[in-house]
Amino acid sequence: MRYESSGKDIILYENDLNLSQTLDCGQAFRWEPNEDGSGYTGWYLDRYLEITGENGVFRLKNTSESDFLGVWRDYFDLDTDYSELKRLYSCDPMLKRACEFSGGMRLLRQDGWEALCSYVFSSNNTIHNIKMIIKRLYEHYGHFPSPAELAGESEESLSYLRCGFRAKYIIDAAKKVAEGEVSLERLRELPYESARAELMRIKGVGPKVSDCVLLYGLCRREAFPVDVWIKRAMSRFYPDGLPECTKGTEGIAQLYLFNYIRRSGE
DNA sequence: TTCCAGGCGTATC
DNA sequence: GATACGCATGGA
Repeated sequence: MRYESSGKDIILYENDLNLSQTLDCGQAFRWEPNEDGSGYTGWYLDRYLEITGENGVFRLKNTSESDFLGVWRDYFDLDTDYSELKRLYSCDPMLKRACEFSGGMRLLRQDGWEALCSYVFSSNNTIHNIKMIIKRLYEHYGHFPSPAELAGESEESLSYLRCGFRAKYIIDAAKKVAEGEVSLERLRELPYESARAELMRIKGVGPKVSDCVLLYGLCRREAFPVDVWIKRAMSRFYPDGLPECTKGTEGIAQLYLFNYIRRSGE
């Protein structure tokens, strides 16, 4: 990882990063493209960021070195060598094509609670609508609400979210996390199957949502969310399962595959 | 108007 | 354990 300070900004040099591929691929829901197309603005927890750039050079505006090293370095997973991962994946022809198609994707290290909320809202929903619900949620509070704040809500008091049948699910999630019945931090350490079972005790959290929370919110790269797109791709390209070169990072392979089959038209 | 969206809970077999 | 169906809301 190479960077330098430039006035109030941080300049980041990173060849394996494309902003739209990473921030606008359906793994995060709080980023919007700038009007001039130069980059994105968005939030991680209570941190606001404007980031611009392309072709290996990026500018994080109004960012101190300590925020960069303490927050964004981790969020953008800058200590992982994606070139090495893509080299590994290139042993498989389909994955090789997917990596060449969107080689600037990275797995964001998001917050567990925010990921849980986001993916509870994702069930039978569109990415656009998920973003609108999340936006109404944090604008209502002025920040992203904690589990305790949401645990005090009712289906009626959440009607402004217009999230439909998912309101009762989000309240159940908030209660179980706030009361410690589900400890998100503990899920980072538990065996994968146990962590998954723990999450599925929450109403509205099934196999797909729990895998998304584990992967996008809790850095469990072995989690492999299977949605309708991935299901089609698996039966078509991998009837006998994923190739050996993805072992331990199945979730990152899923990012490349998901984007490729959605966007490439293959 | 009708159909579907990064699923899940429930009923039924 | 498999399969069918309903579900709130918004956009195409």
